[in-house]
This record gives sequence, C-alpha cells and structure tokens, in this order.
Amino acid sequence: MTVTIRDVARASGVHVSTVSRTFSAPHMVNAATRSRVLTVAEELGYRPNRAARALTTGRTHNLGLIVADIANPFFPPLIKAAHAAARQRDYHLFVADTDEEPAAEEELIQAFSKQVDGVVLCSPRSSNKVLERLAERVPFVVINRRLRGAATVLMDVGHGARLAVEHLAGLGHTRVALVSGPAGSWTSAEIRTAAEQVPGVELVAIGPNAPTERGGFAAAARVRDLGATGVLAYNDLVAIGLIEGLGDLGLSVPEDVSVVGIDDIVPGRLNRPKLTTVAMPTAAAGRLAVDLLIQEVSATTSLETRLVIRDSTAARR
Amino acid sequence: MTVTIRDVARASGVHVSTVSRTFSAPHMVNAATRSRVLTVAEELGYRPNRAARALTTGRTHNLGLIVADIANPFFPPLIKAAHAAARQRDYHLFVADTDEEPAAEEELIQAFSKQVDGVVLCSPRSSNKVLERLAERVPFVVINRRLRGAATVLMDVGHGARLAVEHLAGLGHTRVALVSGPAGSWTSAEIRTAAEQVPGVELVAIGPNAPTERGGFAAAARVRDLGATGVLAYNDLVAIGLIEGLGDLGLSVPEDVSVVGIDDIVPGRLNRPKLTTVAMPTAAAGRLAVDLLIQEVSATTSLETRLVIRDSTAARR
DNA sequence: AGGTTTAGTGCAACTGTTTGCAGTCTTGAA
DNA sequence: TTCAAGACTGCAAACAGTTGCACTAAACCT
Repeated sequence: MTVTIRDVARASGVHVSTVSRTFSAPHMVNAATRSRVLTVAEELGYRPNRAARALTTGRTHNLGLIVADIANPFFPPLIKAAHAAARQRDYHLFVADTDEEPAAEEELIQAFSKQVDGVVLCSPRSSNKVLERLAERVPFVVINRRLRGAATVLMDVGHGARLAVEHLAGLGHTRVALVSGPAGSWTSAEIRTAAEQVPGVELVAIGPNAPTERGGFAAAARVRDLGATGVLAYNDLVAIGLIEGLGDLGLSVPEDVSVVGIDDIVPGRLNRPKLTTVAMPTAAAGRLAVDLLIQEVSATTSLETRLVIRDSTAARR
Repeated sequence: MTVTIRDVARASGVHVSTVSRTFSAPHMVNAATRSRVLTVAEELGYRPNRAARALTTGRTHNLGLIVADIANPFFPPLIKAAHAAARQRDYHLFVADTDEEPAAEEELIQAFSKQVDGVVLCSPRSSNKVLERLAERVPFVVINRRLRGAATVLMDVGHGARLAVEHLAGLGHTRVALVSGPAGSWTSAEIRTAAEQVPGVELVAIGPNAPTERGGFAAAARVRDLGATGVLAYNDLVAIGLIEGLGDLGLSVPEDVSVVGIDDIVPGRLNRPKLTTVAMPTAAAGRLAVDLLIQEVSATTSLETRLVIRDSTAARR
C-alpha cells in the first residue's frame, strides 16, 4: 500500500540504514549511491513518515499555535506569519482556538504535548502557576504576556499609546478620553500609564468596557458628556463602535472628535473614516515566536509599535 | 523523561497490552484493573503518544486544512468552525496557507499525507488532473469546487445572487450592474447566470475585476457611466471598495446607488453603511467538511445562502 | 611494506503503541 | 465431576523509521 523505507532499500539494493541516511544525513553516503537511492525513491513516490521518525528522534517537526479566537481579526495575520515562518523551516503548524476559555488552554497544551516540538501561546489567560507547570511538559513561547522563565514576545503598546496621545495633543486636543478595556487587562493598564505621561493633555479614563464594537458604541455618550475632543480607544473594534455611537449622537469623526484605535485590524483600514491607529506588529510577533521556538532560544523581546495616521483624526476646530 | 505505557504497566503490575487496552478498548479489561491502571496513569501524568499509536493503527487523528489566505476575512470563521468540529471528535487540525499559489497546494498535501487522516481543501486552484492524483494519497473533501470523485461541499452562491438581484428589483432598481470577479472564476460565472434569470431587470456586467477592495474602487467610474442604480458585487471587499469609489465621485450609498456584496465578512458588518450582502455559510461549510472527512462519507452537499439586508440598499429615488 | 586513518555501508537494537493469538482461571451447564 | 464457554491477561510481532557500533576497503603516511 504505502511505500516505506524498506521498499526503497530493496529496489535500490542497499540497506535501509543507507536509505535513511540519504534523507537525514546525506553527507554520510556516497554521492553515487545517494543519487541512485534518490531516483528510486522518486520513482516509487516515497516520502519519509514523520510520525515514525518522531518516534526515534523525539522531534516531530510540528508546532502548535493557540489563540483565543481565530475569527477575531487581530489574530489571522499573526497566524499567517507564524505559518509562513514554520513552513520555511519545514515545520507544520497545528492551530487551535480556546474560544476564550482558560481551561481550554491547558487541555490543548496537554493534548499537543507529545505531538509538537513546542507551542506558541497568544495572550494566555491561565494562571502563572498552571503555565509554569505546563512549561515542564512542552517548550513554549508566549505572546503578549510576561511570564518568568518562558520565552516571551511582547508588543510595546505603551509606546504606541504615547505616540497616539502626542498625536492628538499635536492636533490641539487638550482634553482626551481613554476608552479603556476590560477590568484587569494588562494591556489596558499599560496603555493608561503610558498615556498619562504625555504633558499638556488632560486625560480622562472611561471604563471598564467590553473590548468589542458594542463596548465602544456604549461609551459614546460618556465621551460626549465629558466634552472630550480626542479619544484613544482600547482597540480598533472599540474605536469603530465608538465612531458609530458618536454618529448616532450627532457628532462626526474627525470633524467634531478625533479618535484613534489600537491594533490596526483590517476592518479599520476599510472603514469610513479610515481609522488612525496604533499598528501592532502581529505578523512580526508570529514570525518571531516560531523562530524562537525552533531555535530554542529563551529570550524576551519587545516589538515596536507605530502610529498609522489615517482619516479619523484631525485638528481641533 | 517522558512517561510511557511501560512505566504505567510496571507501576500498576500489569502487562503493557493491558494498559494499552484500558485506553483504546476499555471494555476488554476488568473494571478493577482498569480503574487501577487509570489512577496510576493519572498519577504519573501519562498520555498516550499519538505518533506511536498512528504507526500501528494507521490513523493519526489529525486533519489538514488548506486555504488560500488565512488573513483573508472570508476564511477565519471557516477555520474556527472546522477546528471546533475536529476538537469535538478529538482530532487536531493542521492549518496551512498557500498564499494563493496553486503549486503550494500540491506540496502541502504531499507533506501532510502521512501525517493526517484527511485534508479539507478550500477553493483549490490546482487542475483536476493534479487533484485526482493527489486524492489517491490522502482522502480529502473540497469546499467550493466541483470535483468528480471527491467529497464536496458547495455554497449555493447562485441562489444568493438571485435573491440579491430580486431584492434590488423589489426596491425599484431596473438597471443593475454586476461587478464581477477575476476572469475564469467559477463563482463569478455562477453568480452571473443566476442573476440573469431575474425578470424585469436589465443586467450589465463589469469586469473582470480583481477580487479586492481596489478592484471595486476602480470599477466605480464604470458603474456611474452605465447609469446603474443597483449593484451586485463579486464579494464584500469589492463592494466596500466600490462604495468608497462612488463616494469619491460624489455618489452616495444607498441614497444614489444601492450595492449588495457577497460573503458577509466582518468588515462589511462594521462598515458604514453596513453592507447588505449574501451570507455564505462558511462556518457550516467548515464544520461539515471535517465531519465528512472523519466519517469518511463521500457526498456532495450544497449549502444554502441567504440575503442579509442592512444599510447599503434602499428604494430607488 | 606495514600501520593508520577515513569513507561508506550493514547490522541490530530501539522508539511507544496496537493486536492476533494463546494461555489461565472462573463460571455455568450437563 | 467434567467440559465448554467466557472473561481477562500476557506474549511477541508488527508499524516505519534512526543510530551507535562494527566491519570492509581504499587512501594516506612514514
């Protein structure tokens, strides 16, 4: 049925170990034999069985990637980049979705453990304790969370938030609202402390809010009541919802109020007005995470963010 | 290091085969032994090694999913649903991205072949010949393409297109433009033939166009020149681009022209105006595809589409 | 010429699990 | 009491590769 290393060995008159070596350690076999084996293998349509190989070597050449929600526009670019990086080094990528449930993380990592050489975890919700225990079973790298002992890649939201507020200040907005995210969010705190450091603007925080379009929509009234002319939103979805909410209240963006989002997801680029936003280097993060994993380096990296100025911000009238 | 079936056997005083059976054929082992083995396994943190299991059984409990572009908003909901369906039956999912290159499809399927029990292929671009050859190596199911011999799940775009044009007709639009997709696209042809069957509307096709926002943007001038007051776009991205293009020409949607998209991607739901569109059952397709794969049934299914009426269509003035 | 290195290959054990076959021990029936 | 039938369990051979070790032959030194 399926053609194995033994078939190739028989057909090319050498021992299986030689065939094995022509694939996994070509320099150890004579050039002539090697090419003979190779052509025979080609003819027979032989491909080494990775599972069998994994059994002896202990390396599967597979990686796992766990995110909270595949369908959240924030993740696909990250997944895509991770996949590309993996492919480039001949790794395959399992992708899994926790559906925002912390328990699923543990379950998935456990399930992956024997089947992958490592897993990249995006913004995990599990406790440090759980994660540290899990780290003993599988190597992993975490994205967007500080975790002692594990390789980490962070995106410097703080810096981006600062740039955003400075941008608003530069446009003459002295009273800016911070439409923050869910209570206890690490990112939300990060944004706030950075934003507060910009001189010359009076920052008022609104929240906690759901990190969704609805959350932003609901915050519109408060923004108006506060009389803010500039807004930094927790993320692009919130910003989009907010813009809609403001519209319903008769305020238009950017004429009456300037709003900047965070993330730079596709819908923000397509929306009208096109969203000014802090671009998160999601692709770079995905790529880097798998590179770290494959090379087994345990570093903690902080990726730069940048401000993308589009149509949702303008000078104060 | 890693705890194997032998460790569990030793620790619970039975032979490995008994341990094996308590996991893969529990009814064959005495209840008392079973529970003893189970608790020992639990204590030791044993999890069966799937790769090793695959070696003897020939079933990996892994599935592959190949799409053209993970970051295209059309796919994530499909991937998410496929993943959920797979998890539910204790399968893991490899996700791969061809980056729109047909050659990558073949390469990926080959690479997957020994490692999965089947693969689901979304709108493959490879030739029938290639696909038929590949089908001998791995079972697969195709989404959005007719392929003799392979299990297939289709989404009935034709019906959706028809509903869309009828909707426009009902709003009084008698001259509707069809902003079509790339040359040779199966979907594009499908849409056209269905749309043409609606009585009472004069249909003019514009195209071929790139299936992107830019493609739609570029088509705006022709739509205006043709004097169409209703438009059916190849997909939501095209629709969004078109709306923007029309705006630049001084035409607003839906006041001056009504436009309906196809797909129902997230950005369309968030955009202003919110897009009226033909919803493609991508989640259902993903779920169904993996179910078919796991149950090894070779059927061809056609999923219903429906029209979602939002704010980008209105009665003709 | 004799000894030593080196390149290339074969041998066989090993990876962790499944499974057909055979053996043991009960249990129930005749 | 004897036998057959079950119910469990053990044995050992797969599955498809990898790899340390041993071996042969040729090439290199002195």
